[in-house]
Amino acid sequence: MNAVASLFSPYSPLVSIDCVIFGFQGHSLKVLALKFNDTNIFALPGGFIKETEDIDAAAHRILSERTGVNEVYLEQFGVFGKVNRVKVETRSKLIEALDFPESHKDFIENRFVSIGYFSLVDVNQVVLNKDGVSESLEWYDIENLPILMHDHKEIVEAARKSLSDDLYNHAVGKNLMPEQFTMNELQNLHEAILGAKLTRTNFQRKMLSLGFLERIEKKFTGKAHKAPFLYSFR
Amino acid sequence: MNAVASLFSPYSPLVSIDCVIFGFQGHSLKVLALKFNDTNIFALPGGFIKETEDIDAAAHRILSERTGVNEVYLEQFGVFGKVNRVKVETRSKLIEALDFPESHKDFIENRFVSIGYFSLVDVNQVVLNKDGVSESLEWYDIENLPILMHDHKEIVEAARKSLSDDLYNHAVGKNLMPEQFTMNELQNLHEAILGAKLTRTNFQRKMLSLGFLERIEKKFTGKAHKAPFLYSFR
DNA sequence: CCAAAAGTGTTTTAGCTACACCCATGA
DNA sequence: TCATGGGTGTAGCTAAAACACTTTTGG
Repeated sequence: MNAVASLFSPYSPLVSIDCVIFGFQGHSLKVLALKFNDTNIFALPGGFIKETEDIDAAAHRILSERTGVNEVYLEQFGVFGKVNRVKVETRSKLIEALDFPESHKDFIENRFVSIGYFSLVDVNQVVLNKDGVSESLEWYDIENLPILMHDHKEIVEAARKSLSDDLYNHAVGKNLMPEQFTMNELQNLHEAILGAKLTRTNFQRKMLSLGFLERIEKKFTGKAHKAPFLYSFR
Repeated sequence: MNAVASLFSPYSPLVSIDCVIFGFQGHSLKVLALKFNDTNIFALPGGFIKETEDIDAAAHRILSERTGVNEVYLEQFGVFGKVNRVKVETRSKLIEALDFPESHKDFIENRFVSIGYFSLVDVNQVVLNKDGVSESLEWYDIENLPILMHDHKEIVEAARKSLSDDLYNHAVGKNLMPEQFTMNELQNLHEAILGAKLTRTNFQRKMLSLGFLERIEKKFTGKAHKAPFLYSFR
């Protein structure tokens, strides 16, 4: 065995991509999850990389196929590569339920390393589009997700940590809020991401001081209190 | 073509690992780079993942093989997966110069996605150990690296950004400094990482206020000035 | 007029910056 | 005693937190 051969045996795990797609509704941070046909198996939307595709492009494609949105915020936040991250029983069930063609079984039975991307989308802009293998694709409250296969729960947690670790660097609101919104709604979003309460008055000042909000007009809610301003991002 | 087959063609890039190994000497942040046998090609120490190895374990092994150190700080900071990140001419030169066995050519000619890890080591603890394919393995000043192959320069920059983005979260000093050191030396390290000057007096207060430094004794330098304290990490 | 939520002002605290000052050391 | 670098004190600024106060709205 020469010097090169001693360095490695020709082996490599294969690569997949999993997307944690964040949305926001009411008071809750939402995550998109799908359920595979004829199973009770829930998973993050994911996919594979094409031969002529950068990994970022692959993530954008996967996201776009599922949500119809393009040009959204997408960030790679980690790689998940434990040997046993894929539960073989789950994989077997899937292969059976989804009627995998023989030609693809070899592929899917490999060890996979998965690249995690998270994305921020406006739920109102999204047209959910489940593919042929999933019987549902839905928004779930991040505090109340179904049991996800493999290490997908861990992937969601890592995505959330990455997002909240620098909330103010990501243009979180710009990507998750509708065109116009009240300060209260924006605060609800931040609280949902952080999983903690913020003080109203200081939050307001903080946001305004950052200078990327524009005050639009008053929003009369029909409620017995002062009408809040509507804001949009500059 | 059934629903499954329409989702993907059985293709995946392969996976490699590249390590940005940081050290510190004098006033400079150092990075380990190797030069391949009979070439002028410089690269980051890297390697591949074994079948029964978690990716973190693979990174630890690669690091340990090159530096002899175990149990060091190691952090995954990103994945590099552009289609054209590997320069084919460079790869051809390497295959030729290193006398690749036929059996391994197929493997190495694949597209690779590389997982970036950075590591912080005490240069005094390191015993450099070049492998059979590299004729040198040396510390280089990060401001004065040789030209690195492929996208390795970009990988180094990403590692440095990741490190400096939260300097205070990583126990940077603990991993890069020797057992005992002066405040001035610690400041030099921080300045080298940030690439910027810090004010002496405020740096001192900041470090002491963090509470993880312990004052050991005076260090008499033989110079015509007050002897500085020696510190160590608790 | 009242309750509820929105918006603003004020006080205090903490951390950082800048800079003055003193101290220890060897030549 | 001087130059040099080390160590500490302090005033000023800014950002954040806590909380009081005013405003607007519909009932």
